[in-house]
Amino acid sequence: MRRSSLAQLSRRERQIMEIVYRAGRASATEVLAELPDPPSYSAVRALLRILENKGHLRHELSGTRYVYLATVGKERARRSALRSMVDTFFEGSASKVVAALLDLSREDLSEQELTGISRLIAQARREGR
Amino acid sequence: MRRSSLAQLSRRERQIMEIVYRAGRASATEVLAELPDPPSYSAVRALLRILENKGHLRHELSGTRYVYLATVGKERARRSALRSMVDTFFEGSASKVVAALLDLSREDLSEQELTGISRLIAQARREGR
DNA sequence: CCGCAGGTGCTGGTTTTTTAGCACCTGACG
DNA sequence: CGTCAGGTGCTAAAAAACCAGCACCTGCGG
Repeated sequence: MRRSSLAQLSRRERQIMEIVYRAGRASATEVLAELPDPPSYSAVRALLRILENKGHLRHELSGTRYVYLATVGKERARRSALRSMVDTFFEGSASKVVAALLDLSREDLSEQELTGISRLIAQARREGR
Repeated sequence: MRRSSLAQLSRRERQIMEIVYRAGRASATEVLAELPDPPSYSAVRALLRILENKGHLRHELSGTRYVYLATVGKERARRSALRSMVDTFFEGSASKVVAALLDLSREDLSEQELTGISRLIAQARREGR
């Protein structure tokens, strides 16, 4: 198995992967812009190449420059990140996560979004029993 | 501000911090046991000392040995981890997180837990409007 | 008292990460 | 065509991370 979660990347590598996930796709320049304590442009390109070699990223040609994307689908990266997080910070409890989530973004949650969530729960319930 | 999320730790340092968060408190031996590709015992102790110097951990004396704890409360670490995760993987959408959460642990969710979640939502709703 | 078991701090060397710089390539444009 | 702007690969070397080993300390059992 491709034993390759974010877990074993170096600090910079991980930072870059997160940026790419967040952005969906990103050029070296864009990555550089997002990077904390940004190194040189060419350092960034080197890292991107390394990540590509390791199989975490791939690139496409956009005009003349490279644009990088994650090889592992967002879907999958999500699951894995979420699982690990629930585990380390929430004792594996889904409801604790939800509580924190609600607390975190109380103001930003639209009625609509809440409704959406409720629906999800209801559905899970039906399926569960 | 103590600009010191997990984000800028080295690979090992981060691994260790996660273990400590998960466990609540841990001795060097315990950390070693959990560490993937475990290094030597004394390497682990060195890392723990470094993390303590950097202010991420502190230790207490338990009998004769050190037991390490995170300096930043779990509560706070949670928020910060969650926020960053929602951001990078879920486009900031709480309901997407919930969806993934339900999907992730469909079988493990007790009726009770689901009820708990529903209640949280209902409450958020009341407060929101 | 002695020796062992299980701790701790520290130090120096190796390995990995991180970085900058150089050489080249390609397209646009005056 | 010449050249400039903005890309790219590669590499060597600085910096940081990582690690093992040594010296010491303390409690305990024989």
